[in-house]
Formats: sequence, structure tokens, C-alpha cells
Amino acid sequence: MARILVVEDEPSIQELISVTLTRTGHDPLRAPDAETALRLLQAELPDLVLLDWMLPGQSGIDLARRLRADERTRGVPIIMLTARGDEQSKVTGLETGADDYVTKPFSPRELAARIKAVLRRQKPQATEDPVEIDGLRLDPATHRVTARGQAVVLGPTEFRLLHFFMTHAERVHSRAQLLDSVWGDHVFVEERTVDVHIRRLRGALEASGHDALIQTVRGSGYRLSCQKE
Amino acid sequence: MARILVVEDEPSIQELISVTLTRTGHDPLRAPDAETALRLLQAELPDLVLLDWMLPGQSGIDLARRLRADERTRGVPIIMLTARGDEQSKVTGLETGADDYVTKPFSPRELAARIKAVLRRQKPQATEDPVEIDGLRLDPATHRVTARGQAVVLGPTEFRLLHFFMTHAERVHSRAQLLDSVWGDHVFVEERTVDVHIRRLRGALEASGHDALIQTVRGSGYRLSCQKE
DNA sequence: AGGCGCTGTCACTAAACCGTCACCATACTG
DNA sequence: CAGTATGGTGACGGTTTAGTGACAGCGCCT
Repeated sequence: MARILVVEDEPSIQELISVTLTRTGHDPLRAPDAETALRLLQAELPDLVLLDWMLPGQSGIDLARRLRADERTRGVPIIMLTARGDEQSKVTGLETGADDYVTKPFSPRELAARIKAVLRRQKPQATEDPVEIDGLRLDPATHRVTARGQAVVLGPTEFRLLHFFMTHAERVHSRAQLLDSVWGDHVFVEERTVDVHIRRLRGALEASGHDALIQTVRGSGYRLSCQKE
Repeated sequence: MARILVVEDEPSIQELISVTLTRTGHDPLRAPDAETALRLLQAELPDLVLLDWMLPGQSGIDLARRLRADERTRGVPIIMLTARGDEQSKVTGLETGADDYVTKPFSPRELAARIKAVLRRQKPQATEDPVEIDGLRLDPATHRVTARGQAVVLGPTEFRLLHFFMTHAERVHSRAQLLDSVWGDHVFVEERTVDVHIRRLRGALEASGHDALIQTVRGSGYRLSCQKE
């Protein structure tokens, strides 16, 4: 039983999908456009998003991009569902971060099978819970970071970067991995950009009394560790 | 860079797929039938399996079933690749445990994008295990070396060198072999350079109380051994 | 429109690291 | 035991890699 957000403007198709989902033991959440979808996502994360490419207002592919860019929604699988069956569209859709791409007209049973396949793969994903290491506390819900009670001010990217480090502490991450996990694998930015953000993050942490939390591993990348070396 | 097992009996398609994979930075492993595939899987698990439905002998769908039944191979993603485009086949394929289902004729670019999408889901895996010998501990994940709890500081090359020695302990390695395995077979450096790095590595280890761990075998090379001679 | 915060990139600096050499020590050879 | 081959060692210059400050572009808010 999974909650599935269905973003689809055509009522008849919306209905068809919802019925299919219900019949296969899922729980459909309907949204006729990207804005509604975003609002629903604000409240609660679904287990999967079924996304129409063509939508009134913001397009489905744009929505997909936004979902992939946001740390919070990054882990949610997306299945693109659209009339655009050409190769370029498929590649674009998948490159953007969709987990599967189904063309209309589609068979409800195939869709159900694909949903099942994607959900089966779904990993136990990153927690929404606050993380705390060495007196440093990060709360994804409130989007706040505190060092022994005192607030630490971070930009969005620094926040995501720190969140990633804290949920994957002690391990070394290459710049490529960080770009992949924090920026998203579809964007293209210089690897050195990571260095700069590391520096900004370090600056903010040091201002709060946390020295050497983020360490450089020459030739490999960076690591967050509470044990100083 | 992922190892991908391609199970496909038609040579021209096999070739097409392999070329596509190589071009997209993957490493194709070819198998013309299920039996060969099983043999290859015995030796080493690939990161993904591309599976043709119709094969001489045991069919692809049977192979998929076997892979899903075996604990060892259960986690490996499968993409079905076949001419059977009917709904029933798709559903069966996906129900069996395939992660995606692509019908022939397929576009190489779409295939590449789908492979990427499946691998993306799979990512956090295959972490290298720590090695420990005689109180000396090397962990590739954290990129740390400790001697009975105390940190050992090493440069990148020394780290790789020690890692190689620890994973190939008790065996003598010539300078040429070391250059090959630690430096990479394409670079050209003097053999004597190895000596210098051995010295640096020895220095770092001795500072942590590990004497004579790396032994010289005159005329042949070096060896890491916990039993002093 | 203007200000502001955030971001990605660049150029420059600082530091770590690497490969090589020259010279010394040691082991083997006859 | 002298001679030679092989490995050990300290130092050095060049190269690679990371740190840093500055800056222009962008979106957003007022």
C-alpha cells in the first residue's frame, strides 16, 4: 500500500489511473497541475510520483527537475507518463531523473507492473529526522542548524551539503559524488565549485566553534568526522 | 563505470549494445546464452544485467527468475530487452523481477538513459571493505589507516601502496608489478621510485610502532608480512 | 528599478606531494 | 677480501591539488 501522487490534467486519464492504482492496492493522490502537486508535496511526501509531461502552467518535466533539485524530494521515484514517444523526449525525461518513462496510450496493467518494479527497487530513503553530531544539530523539518544551541546560518546549498555529510559521516566523498548527491546528477557544474562551498560551510561552522569538522582528503575528496586527526 | 552483463544471442544486436555501453562509459560482459551467463555470474556479480527474452536453451525469463530466487544475485538490477511488445509479456517480465522492460527495436540512446536511471537508483553500494592485518587497519571508505587505534598519516600514493600490500599480503611483488597495480599500467616512472615510496611508507608505519612489516626481498621486490623473519 | 543574498567560476596563492638524483650502506660474487 | 650489484636515504625542484578572495549573473523581494 503506497501513496502515489498523480499529476495529470486530463480528468478521464486521471480517473483511469486512480482506479488502476486503487485496484492494485495503492492510494492515489490527485493533482491537476504542478502547483497543486507542489502544495501537496509540501504537506507530505508520497512514495511515488506519476507525472504527465504536458500540464497547464509549469510543465511536468520542469516539476521533475524541481523535485530532483530539492534534497527533501530527491528520493521520491518518478514515473513519466506522456504522449511524447520520441527518442529525444524519452532521453530527456530519464536524464532529468525519472525512474521510468511510459508513453500514452498505456496499458493499465503494464503501468501497474512498472510501478511495482520501481517501488520494489526503492531504497529505505534518507530520514526526515534531525541529525546530531558533536553538538551540531541539523533539522530537515525546520531547516535549521544549531551548534550547542546557537544558530548557524547557511545558504540552501550549504545546508544540503552539510545534511549529506551528516547523514554520511566519517566516509570520504569525492567531488563527483558530492555533485551527484547534493547538486543532482543532471546539473553540470565544475568540480572545483565544491571546494568553494566547502570553504563557505567551513567558515559558517568555525564561526560557531566547530573547527576541522570537515576534513580534506587529498586526492580523494572530503569527509565529515568528529575525530580530529 | 559499471560492469554490465549482456545476455543476447544475436551477434549483431550484441555488438550494437556493447558499443553503446562502451560509449557511455560502461564495461560490457558478453554472454550468448543463459548457461554462459550463469557461469560468468558465478565468478563475479555485474552491476546490471541486460537480458534478452528469447535465448537458445534456457529462456531469458527463466534466467531472470533464477537470479531473483538466488540470494546472491537478488540485488542485481535486470533490464529485459526483447521483441515481445505485448502487454502480457511486459507484465510478466516486470512481475518476474525486471527493473525495466525495453522492446526491440530500441533506440541506443534510450537504452543508455534507462540504464542510467536504473543504476542511479541502485547507487549506494559496493563499498570496499576495510582490511586489517596485525593491528593495522586500513579503511577505503573513510580513507583512514590506524595502528592499534592511533592514526597513521599517509599520502595518496602511500595509501594505495599499503592497500595493495594488505590485500596481497605475504606475497612478493616486483617493482614492475607494483608500478602496474598501484601507479597504473600506463604511466612511466622509474622503478627506483618504488623504493622511495616504500621508504616513506615504512617511515610512517614505524612512527606508529610497526617495524619490519614491509620486507625487502633482494633481487625480487617487496613483501608485506606479519611474521618477522 | 534597485538592493540583496546566493551561486558558479576564475585567478592567484599556498601547500602537499611526487619523481628523480646523488651518495651511502649493505649484500652477494668469485 | 676487493669488486660489484642492489637497496636505503636525504634533499630538491617541479607539478599537482586545495584554499582563498573577488566578481558577475541570477532570482527574489520590496
